Amino acid sequence: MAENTFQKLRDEIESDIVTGRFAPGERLDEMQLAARFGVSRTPIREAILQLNAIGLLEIRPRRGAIVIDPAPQRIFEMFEVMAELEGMAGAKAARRHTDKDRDALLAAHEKCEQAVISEETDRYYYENELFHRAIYAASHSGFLEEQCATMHRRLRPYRRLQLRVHNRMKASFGEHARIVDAILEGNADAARDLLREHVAVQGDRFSDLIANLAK
Amino acid sequence: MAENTFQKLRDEIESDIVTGRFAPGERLDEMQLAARFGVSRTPIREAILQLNAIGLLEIRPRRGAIVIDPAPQRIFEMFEVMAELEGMAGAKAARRHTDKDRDALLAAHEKCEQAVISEETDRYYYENELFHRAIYAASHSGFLEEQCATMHRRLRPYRRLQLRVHNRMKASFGEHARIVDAILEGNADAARDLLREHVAVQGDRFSDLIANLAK
DNA sequence: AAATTATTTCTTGTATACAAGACTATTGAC
DNA sequence: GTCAATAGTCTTGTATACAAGAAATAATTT
Repeated sequence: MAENTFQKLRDEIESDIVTGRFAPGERLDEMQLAARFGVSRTPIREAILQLNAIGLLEIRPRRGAIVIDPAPQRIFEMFEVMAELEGMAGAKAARRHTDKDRDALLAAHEKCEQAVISEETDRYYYENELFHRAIYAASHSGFLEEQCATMHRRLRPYRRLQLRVHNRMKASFGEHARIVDAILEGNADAARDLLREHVAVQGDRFSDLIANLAK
Repeated sequence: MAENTFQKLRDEIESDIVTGRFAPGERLDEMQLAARFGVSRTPIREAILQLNAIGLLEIRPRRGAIVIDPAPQRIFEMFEVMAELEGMAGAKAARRHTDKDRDALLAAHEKCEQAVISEETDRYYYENELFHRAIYAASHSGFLEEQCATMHRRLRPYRRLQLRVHNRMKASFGEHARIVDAILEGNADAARDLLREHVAVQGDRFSDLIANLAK
């Protein structure tokens, strides 16, 4: 792939942030990171700068980079936008999906089911991500697909919190089933609405999220 | 504001790209830029890396950064997503706008009108941007506002192309008027639909855009 | 003893130096 | 004359060095 050092570092550090290894509000020490990865500060800085541009880090001049710690209000807003984009992807997928897309979607759906049956939350969390990706791909809009994937990554830590809630995994899977039906039937409006509801964090789900954030 | 060099450079280079001073496909020479701004290559690189993360530049390892040159298909997709986000902002603005928001929106609308009357396309182009920003602000969703502003910036060069089309300025202003009405009436659905249509590049407008791209 | 100021230390931000891959031009072979 | 291979140059990618601002600590004053 002929990747550069700073690109690898960027992905590495990003996943550390997104999986919570770097806590929100934590400061990233350039020298420490340089030592950890066995490189100089230069590529570390370049990686940090990129993550800043994406909105994962905040750079305070002369005071280092800290992991963004969004207020609950803002997390809610992010889910709102995500819901709209996912709805859009679902509607397009309903209209445009090919046979290949259908097979991929069904396969991803089935893997989610296995995780539900064996009650493996972590595995569901992972397969769920692939399920959503299958929808983005089926939308056949490269830009929309990218936007959705980026948002999905950024919201990953909070999505994980949601699955902690009792029975959320089963409820989520039930919603998936209806979404799959709508898409494969070619019912764009239904697919949009179902996905929007599936993703949005409203009512109880919002307070559940807030409660889990506190921990 | 105690800004850093690389932040100023980032904004400077970004505006050079967005206004077309750097053509799509053009390679950015680090040493040349360093000489132009009177700094070393380091902050230039850092600015370039950030613009890469935003999606304005593509970095080909060991071969430099080039200005992204999206295919018409992709530009279309970007407008589609933008239309959806703007519609969302409009719907929220209809529900949530304060008196202050109303005043700002009306003021921005009036400035657009003056540009139309005096037939100053460039000025309309500028005032139009402020008009849309007023809507984003009235949505009272900080994240949505940012997303919309970012997309707006990225699509700036193509928006400019559209205004070249005969009478587009007048048509655009007419649409603005109806959008303002819908928002101030609190009619969220109408605001969403009108804004979506206003932004989307469909039918003739798409072929007009393609035609102008060729030049 | 508390607070404020000065000094020291540590980290970031920028410049420069060096290494390595990509492009170019020249030379040689067919 | 054209194509290929090799040498040379140029540009990027990484490391190191240096400068400057912020945080921490020590010292002095009230």
